[in-house]
Amino acid sequence: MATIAVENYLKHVLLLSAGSDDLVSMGALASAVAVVPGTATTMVKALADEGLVEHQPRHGVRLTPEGRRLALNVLRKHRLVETFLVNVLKMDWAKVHAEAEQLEHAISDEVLDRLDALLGHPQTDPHGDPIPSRQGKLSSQVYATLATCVTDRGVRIVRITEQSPEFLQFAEQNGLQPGTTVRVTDRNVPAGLVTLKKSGGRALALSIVAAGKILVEPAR
Amino acid sequence: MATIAVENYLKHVLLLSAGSDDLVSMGALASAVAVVPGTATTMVKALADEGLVEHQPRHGVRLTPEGRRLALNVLRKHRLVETFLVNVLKMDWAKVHAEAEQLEHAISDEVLDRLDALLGHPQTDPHGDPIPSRQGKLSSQVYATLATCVTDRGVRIVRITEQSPEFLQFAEQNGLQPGTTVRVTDRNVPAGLVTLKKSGGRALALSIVAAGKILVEPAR
DNA sequence: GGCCTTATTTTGATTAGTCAAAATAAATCT
DNA sequence: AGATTTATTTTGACTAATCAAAATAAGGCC
Repeated sequence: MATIAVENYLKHVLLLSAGSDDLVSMGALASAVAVVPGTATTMVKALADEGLVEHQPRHGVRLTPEGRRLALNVLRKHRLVETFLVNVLKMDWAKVHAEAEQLEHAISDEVLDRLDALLGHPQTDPHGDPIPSRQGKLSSQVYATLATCVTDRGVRIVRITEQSPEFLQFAEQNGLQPGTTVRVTDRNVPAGLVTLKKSGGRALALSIVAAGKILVEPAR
Repeated sequence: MATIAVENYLKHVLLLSAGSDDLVSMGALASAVAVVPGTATTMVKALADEGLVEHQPRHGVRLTPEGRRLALNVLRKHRLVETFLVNVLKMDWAKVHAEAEQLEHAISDEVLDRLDALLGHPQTDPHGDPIPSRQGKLSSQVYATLATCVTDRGVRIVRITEQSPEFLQFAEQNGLQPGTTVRVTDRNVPAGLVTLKKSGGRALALSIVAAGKILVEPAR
């Protein structure tokens, strides 16, 4: 099993490569994991021996498919834990990153799956950063949903992902169509309830599951 | 901050001393933390230098007040995490110990407090093992409550801790008096609801908060 | 093209935690 | 009491991860 240090290096290579498969510079990696450059070199060589990264000496480092798989799993843990801390434990957003940094290395895949289900399989964390899927897919353009977006801020409905007529009708009857701007006033995950207000004024409650089907973006 | 290894040694000294302040033998400690005896000796000497344990060479080891404080905090984390995993994530009881073993070292005091509140400040984990209080008190004789006991097993009501007439009347009207045997059929922590059945047959739902005030013991 | 700056790699040490196996002390058993 | 068994400690060595500082390579600049 990968150690905590290994998981951290892999995660940061993934984050620094930002979708592309460019090489990540050693300097950038070293400062991301907060070690001196020499330490990063040593570790990267070890990771290369394990087949987790490809190291081009003097130029940089890139994940192998296996390394990417591990890195995505860590990132998934990080973002789901953050979502849990904010949505269920109501923690201050500013604090959760540091917490998740620890927990991401201690949580098993089984706990992860159950947490994912409890949260209603969110696609993004409350920041709007995409959560990698269990299968290791990471969308670069994903939207937050009413179940995951920031609260007390205007957000614009972009799309309704559930296509069943019943659901669309329900959405329409409550004025939840793409383009509408709403504001989530309360989110009670244990109770499975999201409360929101339309700019027009009316308050409306809907289930987390339903809220998760409504994609939103920040309303400028 | 104490490392994971340090936390583990302290926790096991606490568990092995079983309430008394007898010395814990090195052999017992070594096998509890799964290291060879020599390793335990080395570590214990280091802990003694830190003032966390008192080491009587060739005889054994005992926690100092400071070591005990740390050990109780780890144990509190362990048992609250187990309770969370079973009661909220519905995990198999058999698996949660190993999970908690990891998580107990990754969880912060703040997350711990919020978890504690979410679970309704349980006094015991689902095993009936007492959860140390935030202040580091560990009762040796504690009962589980309807909010924490095993499910689908007969348990006998021992005591109602809430003394307000309203609550006692409510309990009586529903046949929940000391001596009665009931069985918890479902516990939905997110919804804050406990469902139980009396041996006599009727199903009854009550809140987690109320359930937490009713002490039970295994019905033989 | 040679020089200078900057990034990267090497080298040598350090710390925490561990094991294997030898040495030592304590306890037990005739 | 003396011998033997058992528990504990010591010693020497190893691994993972790190830092400080010297050595090296690349890239840009006049």
